[in-house]
Parts: sequence; structure tokens; C-alpha cells
Amino acid sequence: MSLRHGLLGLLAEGPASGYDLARRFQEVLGQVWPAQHPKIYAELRRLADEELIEVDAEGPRRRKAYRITDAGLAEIRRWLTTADVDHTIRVQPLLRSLFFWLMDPDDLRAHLDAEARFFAESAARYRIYAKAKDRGEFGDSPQSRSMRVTIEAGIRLYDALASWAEWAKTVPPAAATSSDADAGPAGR
Amino acid sequence: MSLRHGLLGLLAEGPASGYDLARRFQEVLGQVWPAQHPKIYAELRRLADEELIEVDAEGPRRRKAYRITDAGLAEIRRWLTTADVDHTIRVQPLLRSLFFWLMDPDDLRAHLDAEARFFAESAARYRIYAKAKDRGEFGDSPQSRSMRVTIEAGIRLYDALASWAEWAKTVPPAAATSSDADAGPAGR
DNA sequence: TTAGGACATGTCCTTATGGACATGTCGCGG
DNA sequence: CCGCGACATGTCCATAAGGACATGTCCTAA
Repeated sequence: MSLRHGLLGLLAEGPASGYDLARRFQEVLGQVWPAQHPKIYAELRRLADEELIEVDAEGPRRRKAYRITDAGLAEIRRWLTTADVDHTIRVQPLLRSLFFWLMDPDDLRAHLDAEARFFAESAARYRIYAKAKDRGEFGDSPQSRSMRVTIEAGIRLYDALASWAEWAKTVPPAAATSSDADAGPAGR
Repeated sequence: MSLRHGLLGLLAEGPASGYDLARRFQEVLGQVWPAQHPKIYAELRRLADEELIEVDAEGPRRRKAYRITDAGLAEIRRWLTTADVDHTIRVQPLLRSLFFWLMDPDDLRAHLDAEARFFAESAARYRIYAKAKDRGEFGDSPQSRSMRVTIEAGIRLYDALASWAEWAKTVPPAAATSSDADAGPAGR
């Protein structure tokens, strides 16, 4: 359950409404931590019940901005320092790659081309963010520095995946010269 | 819902029981695609209901081995070639890094040390697998080649994260010289 | 003045995931 | 022959996540 702490962390930067948070989540973490608004509104209510956040202001259109409380700040800090990190890397392309041997070589090449392109584009997108930050467009607050660190992770991860996809194209699907006997259920 | 296709893919390599599949999932994909046995058994039953797999043999201790059917093979191939890839990279350390500014610098350094160590160890673990495969310990079937590709992704991803964590340690937490005025709710 | 788009918050249902708990079998070593 | 560890399969519950559907407001431009 990291959404909870994601929200607390974002609220630590300053008051925001559920709508704001949904947008920020989508923008900054869309590729990394998807969260749709129903989940966010529900979680905000729960956080408010537990007094980790409180209503800061009510605006037009039923807008309700929340502010983090001292208890909330303590909780996010506790999470950051004492809670175990979940090291699971849930990346579907990795799962798929286990089964590449089931694919027609031409389909596979096309697939890897598309994947490499996608990863490279994602890396480029994060690079643009990083450049903007390095130019000072987001100021130089501690928060923006942390964002820069997150962005760097995105760049490195997507670069790694892009180069992996390129490399994967160079791996021949099966032993080229020797016995091709045991095709098993995969035989076409 | 990729567990379904994960199971189909593993069964495409040959018959296996739920227990076997749970072990393989844990072994090969433990860090990437966690799946505990209750889910696996339930999904196998559903797959059998839809006749994408069928019972291959029953052994001692209620052991039931499943075999993929032609329909199942067609389904996994369909998934691999036509289904959209989910490009979400669900990595909790990235989410956490957005909030590093909330951490005490010493805690953060210790945290990044531990993270770097963990990522480097994971990369090393995958490297050992890769070496074994390259020495021919897993034979040279198409399946093992795909596994080699998956392992390579693991290596590159963990290397990227390890170097990122090292790099992150070199980022000063905030503007060193200039104004340190607006501490906001984060002020200690 | 009115239609459309961005703002803003929700309900409801289904499926997924994690984790605790339960049950029983087989083989082996002491 | 008895106990233990690996084998093997499940139920049950709580929470998380995804996605469809619903509702209404405010502002702006045609």
C-alpha cells in the first residue's frame, strides 16, 4: 500500500486537492505508479479519518484541499526510514521476454523494434524533464532536487530497457547450426 | 492479468503441476512477477475450464500435472503478438525517491547505501545465471535462449538501479550556498 | 446565450493480490 | 516405527487496483 504514502509525500510539499493529486500522480508517476482518481479520493478520506491530513480549504466546485498534519508528516518520515522497501520490479516486458521463443522471428523482431522505440522515447521524455530542471525551470527547492533524482532513475531505467531490446534483436532465436530436433509443443 | 499468460507460457515448455509452476515462478520471476500458490492453483482451474490447458497426468500426493492444449498455445501466441504491452514500471524505490527531501541526510545516505548494495547483489545474482547459461548448463533450447534474454534484462535493470543509487548519493540535498529560507512543512 | 471543455468528486462492480490458515501425503533418517 | 521436512493443493478474507458509470460546476469562446 504505497499510494497512501505517495499521497502523504505529495501533500508534504503543500496543500492540494484530490484532483490536483490525481494530476500530479499521473504527470510525475504515470508510468511508474498508476493511480486513478477513485482510489485517490477514497484514500484521502481514510487519511483524513486517521487525522494524517486535514481539510485546508474548500473552493468552488466542491473543491476540497487537504493539508498534511504533524502526524502525517511523522508517518511519511517513519515510512521512508523504517519501512521495508518493496524491491519487486514489476515489468511486463520482462515476463513476455521469457516466452519470446514462442514467437515467429519476424513478429519478434518487429516487437523488439517497437519496444526499443518506446523505451528510447520514454528515456528522451525524462531527459527533457531533467534538462528543464537542470536549467533551473523548477527552482532549486529540496523537493525539486528529489524529483530530479527520480527522473534520473527513469532515464537510466528506460535507457537500460532500450539497449536491452536492441541487444535482444541480436540474439538468434535458436541454435543456428546444430540439432534442431526437439521442437516440443513450440513447433510451428 | 498476466499471470494467466505466464502460466500458459511456462506450460508451453512442457507439462507441469501447480506446485512446479509456483516454484518456477518464484525462482525465475520472484523479483519480477510475484505469484503465490493460491493464485496459481485458482488460475489453473480456470484455464482448465476454458480448455486452454488439460490434465496431463495425476501423480502421488494429489499431484496433478497440466499440459497446454492447442487452444492454449494459440492463446499465448495471440497474447504475445497482438496484445498491448503494459509498459508500467512499478518500482517502489522510484516512488520513495520523490520524497528523499523529507529524510534526514544521514538516514538517506544509509538508505542509498543499502539500496545500492541490494541492487548490485541482484545484478550479480542474475550475472551468475547468465554465466551458467553461457557455459551451456541449461542446454541450448529456444526456451533457454529466451530465459537468457530475460536474465539480461534483469542484469541491465539492476545495474542501472545500482549506479543510480550511487549517483543519488552525490546529489546534495538542497542548495548549499544560497537561500535556505522556505523550508515549508519539511523543516526539521 | 449556449455548448463544450476543464474542473471536481464520487459510486459501484469485478478482478487481483497478499497473507493467514488448513489439510493431507510421501520418503527418509534416526 | 516415528517424526520431520518437502511435496502438494486448497479455502477464506481483507485490501488494492482497474474501469465503467454518474453528477454537477465554472469559464470561455463562438
